Amino acid sequence: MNKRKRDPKATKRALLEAAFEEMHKHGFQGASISQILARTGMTKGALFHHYPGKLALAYAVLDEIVEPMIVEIWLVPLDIREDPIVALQMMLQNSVKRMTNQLGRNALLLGCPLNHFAQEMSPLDEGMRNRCNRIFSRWQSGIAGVLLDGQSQGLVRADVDAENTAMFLIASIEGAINMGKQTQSLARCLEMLQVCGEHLSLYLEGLRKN
Amino acid sequence: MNKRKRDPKATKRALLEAAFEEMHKHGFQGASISQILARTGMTKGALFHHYPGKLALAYAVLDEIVEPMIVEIWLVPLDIREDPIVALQMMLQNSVKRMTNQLGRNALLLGCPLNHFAQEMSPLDEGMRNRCNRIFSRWQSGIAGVLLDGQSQGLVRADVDAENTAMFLIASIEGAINMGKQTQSLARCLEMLQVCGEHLSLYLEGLRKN
DNA sequence: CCCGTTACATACTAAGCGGTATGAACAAGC
DNA sequence: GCTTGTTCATACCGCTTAGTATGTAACGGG
Repeated sequence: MNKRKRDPKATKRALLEAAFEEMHKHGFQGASISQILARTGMTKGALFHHYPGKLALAYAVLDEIVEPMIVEIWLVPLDIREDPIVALQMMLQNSVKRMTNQLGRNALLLGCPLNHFAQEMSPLDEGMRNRCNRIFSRWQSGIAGVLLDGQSQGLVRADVDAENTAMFLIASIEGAINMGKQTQSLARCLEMLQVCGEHLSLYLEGLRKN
Repeated sequence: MNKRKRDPKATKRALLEAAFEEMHKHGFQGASISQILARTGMTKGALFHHYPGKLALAYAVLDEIVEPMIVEIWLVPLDIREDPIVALQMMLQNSVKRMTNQLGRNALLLGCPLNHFAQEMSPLDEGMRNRCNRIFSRWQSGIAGVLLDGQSQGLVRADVDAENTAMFLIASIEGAINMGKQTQSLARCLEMLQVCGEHLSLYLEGLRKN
């Protein structure tokens, strides 16, 4: 009985996901409406009925796909009662698995979609920039919260600036993903992520009190 | 007597620089030939006389502008006889000044052009990817060389893997620049670079032998 | 001074882009 | 069952794009 000839919500979602994949690969400017449509089998009538334009489509991609994805990969794993520093180290360790779970195995080499949007569009469109900024802030708050918890538990050095440290961590994580993407080789990408993860884990160890 | 009506070398260089600026801001795909030409006052005849196409133009931008720029900003400052770790820390400290010198004050918020090219084009064009890869490798070798020197002088811990550490440093540096770019605010960008620089300096300190 | 080459400018083309207008088929409410 | 609004498909539009063909003016060598 699922043979309804129309399912607008599913249609809209399919368009959104196709737009995400296309923009993840080609960037916002490089992504073409026609390709997005070809990917879904839909036509322009459908797309422009659900979304007023390409920019609005990208906004929806950020709001409804990228942000939940960031949360799932980087914030959910912090939700454990555990030594905060160990939690962050485990977050790093499991990040590759979580990324491939979210993106699919072949899309790992396309890098972080949030970073892609941010890098391409921050200087060009305010709406895009604000959205990326909001997601990064949420991410940073999540990590900073863990560090603050650690400080109140006496497990993290008191002189650590939680927000700044969280920002540095995110910057380094994104940098590592970028370096991996740049190789366009799964093996080398995984190796780079591994190496950077170890370095950051060591860095995190240095935040521990005594 | 400099009023020669034609100066092909200067013309070619002007086109190259305009292409760099346009691509730095809009990316390769987003950069338009017409805009590049408008920036120089030249016309298509000139551009397609000197370069066979947009892609070749981008290759030339990478080879003749981006690579020397990376060398100037990140490798030249390593050429001092100094404690290697101090040299790297000074490299970080002076990087903002060197970047603004190379890019101009307003272009700091456009981020690292190498990273921009790499992120946008690595999955899309092999020639671009190879060039970016080569530049990154050169950068990495430069830093690794300093670390190796430090090890042979007994100033850097022997268990430090020079190449991996250099890679991690570059990833984190690029990540920091990306985070700064994302804000599109000079003040916040400078603050982020400062913060990440301090964190990395501290990390570098941890590489010192005893 | 002349001549061949280099270095451009101008005008044009084909293709792809985002977006729109129109209309038809479906779905839901009465 | 009829009607009304929703959900799409099709055809089209104006614009921009990278790239080309052609023509001309400047330059350099003899």
